[in-house]
Amino acid sequence: MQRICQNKQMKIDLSTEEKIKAAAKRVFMTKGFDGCSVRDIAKEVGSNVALLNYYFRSKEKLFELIFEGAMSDFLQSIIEVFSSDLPLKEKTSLLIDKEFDFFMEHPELPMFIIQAIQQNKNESSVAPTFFEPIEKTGIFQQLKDAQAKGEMRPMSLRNITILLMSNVHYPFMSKKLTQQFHGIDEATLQQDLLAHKAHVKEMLINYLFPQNQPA
Amino acid sequence: MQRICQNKQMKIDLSTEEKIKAAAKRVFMTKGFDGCSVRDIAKEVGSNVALLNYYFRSKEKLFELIFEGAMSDFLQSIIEVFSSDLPLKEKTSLLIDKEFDFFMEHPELPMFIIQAIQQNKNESSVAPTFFEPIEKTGIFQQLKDAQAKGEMRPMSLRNITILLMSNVHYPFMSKKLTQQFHGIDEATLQQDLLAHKAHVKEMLINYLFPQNQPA
DNA sequence: AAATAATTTAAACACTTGTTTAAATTTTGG
DNA sequence: CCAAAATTTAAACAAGTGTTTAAATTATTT
Repeated sequence: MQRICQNKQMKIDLSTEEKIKAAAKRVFMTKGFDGCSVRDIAKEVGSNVALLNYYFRSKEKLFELIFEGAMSDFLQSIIEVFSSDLPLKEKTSLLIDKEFDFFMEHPELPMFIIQAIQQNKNESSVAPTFFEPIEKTGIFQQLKDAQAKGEMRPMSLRNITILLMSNVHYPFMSKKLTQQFHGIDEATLQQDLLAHKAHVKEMLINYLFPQNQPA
Repeated sequence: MQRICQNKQMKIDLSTEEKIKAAAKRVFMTKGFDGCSVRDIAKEVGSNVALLNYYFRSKEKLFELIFEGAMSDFLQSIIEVFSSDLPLKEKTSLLIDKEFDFFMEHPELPMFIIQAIQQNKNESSVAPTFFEPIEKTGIFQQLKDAQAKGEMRPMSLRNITILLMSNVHYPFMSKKLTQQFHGIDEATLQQDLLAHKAHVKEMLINYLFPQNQPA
């Protein structure tokens, strides 16, 4: 008599459910949805395949849960910066810093997110759940104001986003490629990423907030 | 009596082999190696599954062929620019232009390459076949010279590479994500990419080749 | 035109896939 | 402690996987 564990948890030991989620996250992150089987995940957990379906109904449902968690983590790291009480220039600088630090600890995340969205079977957009919390921080208004005051280069929100994400996300997505191309080890790459962060910060800040040439 | 088509082609009609390669390229590019079956490809070709193995021995071998072709195409677009007789600054500007134009027509390529390298089963490095032809253009020496003369910002080749690839590759890898996030159609995104190209060119050139502040 | 080789096909192979069933085990509540 | 519920398991399911076999078809050569 199997029952799916719904919202109403009647004194269920969550450790198993959480163990599966953790294992699934590890496997999905490294191998992708198509690149792994439910047995791979079960092996990672150290137990039976049927257990995954007992707790999460299907591989797809489990994946969606992991994906939403990942997106939430990512979103949270952004919100923290945007909610701070700083001028836009400092917020931007801080954002780059925090994002880099975050991805240093979760380097598979950018690739995972893009891949998941790429092969998004359903048509449900992630936009509302993602943009609404950011909107609430007032960052978009702050951006408009800064551009109106001439403090920030006039360019669309979309182009700003692409510029920022390119420089912050890509380096982590291309880790293996970079290592292979240049024949370097993980430690060396780590140093390169730190150097890259410094470059990106200077370059982007200078570009987005051009100084009206000092006398 | 099946024979694998080797180098020695005895008046074989190549159209079938090429048709399979073209179909496989389309399918692999959009769905990835794990995301498709050989029957998907066969369906795209419009013929039997066994034909793929007849011509290419295995799904993996076929994929490697497609991958190498893609890398070759990509490499070629770079070599062309580097081989030109221009100052480094102009070469860099031209490179960004050409790369953007190239990816405008092959937007799946950056993602395809990174994914393929990411889940590279074997340990064989792509570095030599990739770097050697670039080395031969003399671009690395030109770079050293420019840095020695103070024309170019002193930073490692690796960091320059990451910076360039981030800004040129990522926008195409994140097409679907950008569309979903901002709720825009293909045409709008295309315009954004053109705008992004202009931004990237100005930003990178200014950063990599800083002007000793004019009087 | 006949024989030989090359190409294409349908069918089967062994194996893996996600999921389900039903039985076994553990935990819980009275 | 014992029945009822929750959890975990082994086994099976049908469908899909990459690959191979052998027969059928087409093209080539003499």
